[in-house]
Amino acid sequence: MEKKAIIIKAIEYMKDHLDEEITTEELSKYVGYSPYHFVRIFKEVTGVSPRHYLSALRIEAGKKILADSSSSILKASLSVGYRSMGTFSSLFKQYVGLPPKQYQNSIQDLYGFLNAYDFQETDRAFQPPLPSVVCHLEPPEKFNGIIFVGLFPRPIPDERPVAGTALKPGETTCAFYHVPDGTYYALAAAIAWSLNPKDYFLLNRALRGKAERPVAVKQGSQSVVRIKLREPLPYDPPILINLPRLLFEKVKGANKKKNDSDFFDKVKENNT
DNA sequence: ATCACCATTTAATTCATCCG
DNA sequence: CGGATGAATTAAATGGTGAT
Repeated sequence: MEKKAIIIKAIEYMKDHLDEEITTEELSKYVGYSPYHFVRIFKEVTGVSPRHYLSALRIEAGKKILADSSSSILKASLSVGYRSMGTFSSLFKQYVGLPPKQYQNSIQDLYGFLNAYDFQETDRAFQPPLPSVVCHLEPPEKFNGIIFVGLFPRPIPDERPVAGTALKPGETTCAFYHVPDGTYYALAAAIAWSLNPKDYFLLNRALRGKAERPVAVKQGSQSVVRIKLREPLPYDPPILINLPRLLFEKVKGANKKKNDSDFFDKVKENNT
């Protein structure tokens, strides 16, 4: 428990000095350990390295700026602590799933899509062929909202999942069918039903869920995982992935016969 | 068990460059 | 011009090892 307090202290420092240059050596000195040991216990508690966590915080801050202002990418990059736009841009793409400008441009459209999304039709209709992974969600008693679930390569959702979906309020089970071989972490984020568009993109208040153990997928294997949702903890890394977009892409895939037109091409046209 | 140090591997950062 | 990417530098994570 003491260990966690140390890490939280370091994370607080990061948050307070986001726009400055922060080295991990500096951080380790701040909490009184050697860099070597500091990095170890940091990863033990948060699941990622300090640098990775710091980048996540910066990208999160950048997302916020881009979501509620029409700031240029350069200005956003500088104000979250990077000295060049390139770093921000490439990390943003890696973490969120699309480059910063595209993200900024697509927020309104994705929000519209999400509101129009018909949960009834999409997931329930067909009989499943050989499921690869089945997830049982356990939200808190009186939770009412939308739950995103995905299979991620890392223990935190900082890059695109190999599979993902969303559950309408009330549903607690989902399945993924064509999952490529590999070992994944089943992670979930739950957002209380809201009318504010930004709540779907800035997820610092979202409930979190993680399956106890990673799930190994091999040819034709079947697994069942249980994910319990809980309030965010102070050392939880931020959730950066663009969840509504993943849902959109899933739907696009399901309707590929008729709807060939690409959503993001439309977005592009609307903004040029 | 907890921590520090070294050598090596791996990831982040910059700057230059390309694209639209 | 603003924004996105790639190659070369530089910082940091990791595994092994040994001290307290």
